[in-house]
Amino acid sequence: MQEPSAAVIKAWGRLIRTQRALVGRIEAELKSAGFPTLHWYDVLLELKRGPEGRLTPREIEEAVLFEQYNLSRLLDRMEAEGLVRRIPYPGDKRRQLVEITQEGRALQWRMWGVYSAAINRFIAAKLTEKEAGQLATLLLKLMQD
Amino acid sequence: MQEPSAAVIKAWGRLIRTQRALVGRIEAELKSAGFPTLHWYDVLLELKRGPEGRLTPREIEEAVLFEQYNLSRLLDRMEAEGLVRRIPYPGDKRRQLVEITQEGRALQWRMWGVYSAAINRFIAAKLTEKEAGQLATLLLKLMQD
DNA sequence: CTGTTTTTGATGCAATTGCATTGAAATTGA
DNA sequence: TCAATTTCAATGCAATTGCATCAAAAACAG
Repeated sequence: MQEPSAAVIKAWGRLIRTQRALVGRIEAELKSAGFPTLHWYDVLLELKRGPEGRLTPREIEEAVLFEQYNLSRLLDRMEAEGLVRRIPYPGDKRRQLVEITQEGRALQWRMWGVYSAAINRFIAAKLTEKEAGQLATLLLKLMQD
Repeated sequence: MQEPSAAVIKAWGRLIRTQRALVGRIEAELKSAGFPTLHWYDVLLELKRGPEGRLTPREIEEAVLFEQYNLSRLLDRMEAEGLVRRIPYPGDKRRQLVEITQEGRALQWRMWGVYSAAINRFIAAKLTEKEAGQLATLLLKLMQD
C-alpha cells in the first residue's frame, strides 16, 4: 500500500485545521452576539430553502450531514424554542415534516447579519473571487461519490 | 455592510460539508478497525514530532486547535491508556510536558496504516498532485492572521 | 396475503464537550 | 519589592454527542 503524497497530506491537514480555525472564529462571533451555533443556523437555512419551509428529517440530515440521532435531538431543542414545528407527513406515518416557523425565519435572518459579516472578515478578505471559485471547485472534487 | 459574494459563500459551504463528509468517512474506517478518533491521532502525531516526543499542553493546543479544557481531559484519557505521560516542566511549575510513550508511538503507527489508506481512498484518489498543492495553498491563505 | 426486511425517527445511557471558574505559579509594573 | 495582572492547567456541572437499540410503519418477497 502506497503512502499518500506529501502534497495530499498537507492539503488534508490544512483542510482540518482551517475548518477548525474558521468555525471557531465564526462561532465566537455568533456566541458573543447571543446566538446559537452554526448547527442551528444550518438547519434553519435548509428549512427556509425547502418547499414551503418544510423538509423531512432525512432531507435535513443529508443536506447538513448530521447524525440521525443528533438531528433528532437538535430538532427537539429547536422545537422547544419555537423555531421549528413537527407536522405529520401525509401518507407515511413513519415520516414527519419539519417546518420552520416565523420565529425561525426571523432568527435565521438576524444570525445572517452576524454570520455574513464574519464570512466577509474571515474568508472573503483572504481570497479573490477567482480563488474562491477555485477552492469551491477543488472541494467539490473531494466530495464526489 | 456588503454581503459576501456567491463564490465565497459557496466555497465556505463546501469547506464545511467536505470536511464533515471526509472526517465522517475516515473516522468510520478508524472505528471499524478498533481505533480511537482522529483527535487522539492528532495529539499522538504532534507529540511524536516534538523534541524527544514532548510538548507542553499549550503547544499541542496551538497545533491541533483544541480547547484548553478539552485537551486537558483528552490527555487524562490518553494517560489512563498509557499513551502519554505528564512530566514536570523544568523551571516552571505551572507548566508540564506531555511525553508520548512507546505504546503511544505504536498506536500512532498502527493507526497510520488505516488512516493513510483512507486518505488515499478518499482524498488522493480525487485530486491530482497539482490540485492537492493548489488546495493547500488556498487553505493556507484562509488561515492567515 | 403474510412473514421478513428495510426505513424512519426516538431514546436510555455513557462519553465527550462547553462554560465558568478555580488555584497555583510566573510576570509585570509602580 | 510586592501587589496586581497574566499564564497555565484542572474541574464541577450542564449541554451535547455517540452508541446501541427500539418501536412503528412501509416495502418487499415468496
